[in-house]
Amino acid sequence: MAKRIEKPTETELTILNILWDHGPCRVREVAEQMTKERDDEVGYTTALKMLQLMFEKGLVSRDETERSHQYSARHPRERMQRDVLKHLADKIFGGATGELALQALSARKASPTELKKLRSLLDAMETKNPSEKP
Amino acid sequence: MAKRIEKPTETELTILNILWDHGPCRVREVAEQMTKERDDEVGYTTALKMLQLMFEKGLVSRDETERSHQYSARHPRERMQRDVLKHLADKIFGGATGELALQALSARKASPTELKKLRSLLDAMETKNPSEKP
DNA sequence: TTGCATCTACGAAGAAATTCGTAAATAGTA
DNA sequence: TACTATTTACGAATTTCTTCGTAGATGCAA
Repeated sequence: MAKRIEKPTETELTILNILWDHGPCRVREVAEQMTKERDDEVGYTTALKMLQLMFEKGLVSRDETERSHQYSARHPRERMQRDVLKHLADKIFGGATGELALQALSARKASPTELKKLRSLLDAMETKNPSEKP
Repeated sequence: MAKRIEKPTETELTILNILWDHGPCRVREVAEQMTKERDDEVGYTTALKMLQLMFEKGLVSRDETERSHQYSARHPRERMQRDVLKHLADKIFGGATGELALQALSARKASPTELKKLRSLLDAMETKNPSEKP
């Protein structure tokens, strides 16, 4: 069974996003991006410390061949998204991801492309596991 | 515009769930439920303090007509769910709730009933806002 | 080689969230 | 009335998360 991923905190998620968007980053880049995303300066050593902790938690990996290490997200974005969603589903949807999806769509208008993809996914699921006779 | 709801912490969400599931509760009931949900005893005053803080934050309301106050969730479950989902969408889905819904469905199998409801919702959305010509 | 810029490591301060102990109030009951 | 149960209020201890300062290492340029 896949090992459980340490659940990221809010700030950790922010950093993971930066790594997913930009690919492997050095501390400086992460600190700059964090500063850009808030209205507020994030110190170099702050970013460093976060990345070191995340490394120990297994949330990121790092390449130490160069003096300034390069950090990368350890898991692909989609996997983390699903883990977080599962956690949230258990937390306030009684585990029901379908209900969660429903509320997500009600919460904010999705793009036509996304709606189309959703429909395809529903079709695929229904083919595989028909819920009832027509 | 609707006032922004204070974003609940994890423990606060746990408590809100109890209130949504059971309706108005006294401190004792909340403490008991919390204890049941973890493997670990939650002290009476701990539950009390949490509820008092949540009351100040506006997350719960309370009825003080009896000596032992009754606490209720201030907002309906669905509204809170949507708020949390919007926050999560912004945090790790670039704001795309459609993408979020998609991942939710991939994360864990949804029930046939939920799938049906989702399909209806998609139909309704498409009727209202046709994405492209057939 | 010396000096400067930049890096990592690390401890600890600061802030936020959670847990709990104690005091004072109140209701019920012997 | 006096005793006991239970409750609220509240301060403070504890834990977790975030931020930062400082020390020491390393590479580069004059």
